[in-house]
Amino acid sequence: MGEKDDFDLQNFLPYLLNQAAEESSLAFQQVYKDRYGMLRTEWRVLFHLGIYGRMTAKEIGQRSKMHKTKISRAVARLGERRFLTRQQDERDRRLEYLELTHQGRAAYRDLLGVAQTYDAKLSAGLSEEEDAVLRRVLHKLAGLGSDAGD
Amino acid sequence: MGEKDDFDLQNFLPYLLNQAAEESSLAFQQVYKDRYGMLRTEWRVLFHLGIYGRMTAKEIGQRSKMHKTKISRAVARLGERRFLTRQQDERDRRLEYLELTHQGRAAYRDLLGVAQTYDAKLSAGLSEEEDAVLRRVLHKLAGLGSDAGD
DNA sequence: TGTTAATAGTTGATTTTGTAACTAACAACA
DNA sequence: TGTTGTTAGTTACAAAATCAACTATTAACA
Repeated sequence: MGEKDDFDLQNFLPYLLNQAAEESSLAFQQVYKDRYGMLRTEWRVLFHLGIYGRMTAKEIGQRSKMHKTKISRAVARLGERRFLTRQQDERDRRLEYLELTHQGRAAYRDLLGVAQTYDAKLSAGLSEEEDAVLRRVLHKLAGLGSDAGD
Repeated sequence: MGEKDDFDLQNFLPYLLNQAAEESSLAFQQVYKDRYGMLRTEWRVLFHLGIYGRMTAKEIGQRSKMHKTKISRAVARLGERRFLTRQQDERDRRLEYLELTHQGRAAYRDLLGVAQTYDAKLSAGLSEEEDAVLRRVLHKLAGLGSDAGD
């Protein structure tokens, strides 16, 4: 017994997580793409700066786990479009501090509202317990320890 | 600091789901990539044929929600590498039945074992209740009805 | 100092994906 | 039949991700 033939692809966690992630990203993706022509990487950088304030590309990398080339290109595009400014550190000129412009903050606030509404909408289909368990377990699976990583 | 500033990016469901999906896919991805040089799309097609048996590209698309161009390319590569055979339907020559070769079934069985072990390992960190809630909620978020779809 | 190693970030080459247009085959029906 | 529409699957081209190599700068230390 325990034949392998009862394996259900849609219950394989990496697959299932991917399906849920893709499906749940669709509608939000549409908004930042349509309103600001942003990519996923750019939206993420925008939010990092919006939430945590001025920081370097390296710090964004540590928090987001995005590869540095992705971040570099996202920052370049956001800079071209005047969503952020770049300022070299005087002491260590390898470092560049990134900061949202007025326009960047406006986009951030707009998308923040959308994100909050959207998250609430996703949660709405779940019981409070389901919601709590889901987030807790996802944190675990994402390898986000309880330590903030600061 | 203000009202909306308590938004936590790592608690935004689409973001959190993506992080969890990526993190939990890493180790498995490494296996099918290293052992068989497969991409995610190819692994998925392989499993669909392994689990559900001979079927057309269209049916794979319906079950997996992958775009038909992805499937087309994955099938082409798996065919070149002799993991599957393609056979035209006599009655409707637009249709092509896909079927795993001996080699394809061997790869499938190998990866199936890896997947089962790996899924168990991911589950191991969770309580039974957490595991049950997680899968149920992910199904909901992924838009997979409760019916098996057969 | 001079040399080597490490770090922040960028760039280029290649691979993979996404979008749209395309081919070939079948269906529907005047 | 012929015309129009639909479907299964492929291909072409553009957009994006990946990986490795690269520049510029700082650190370590003999």
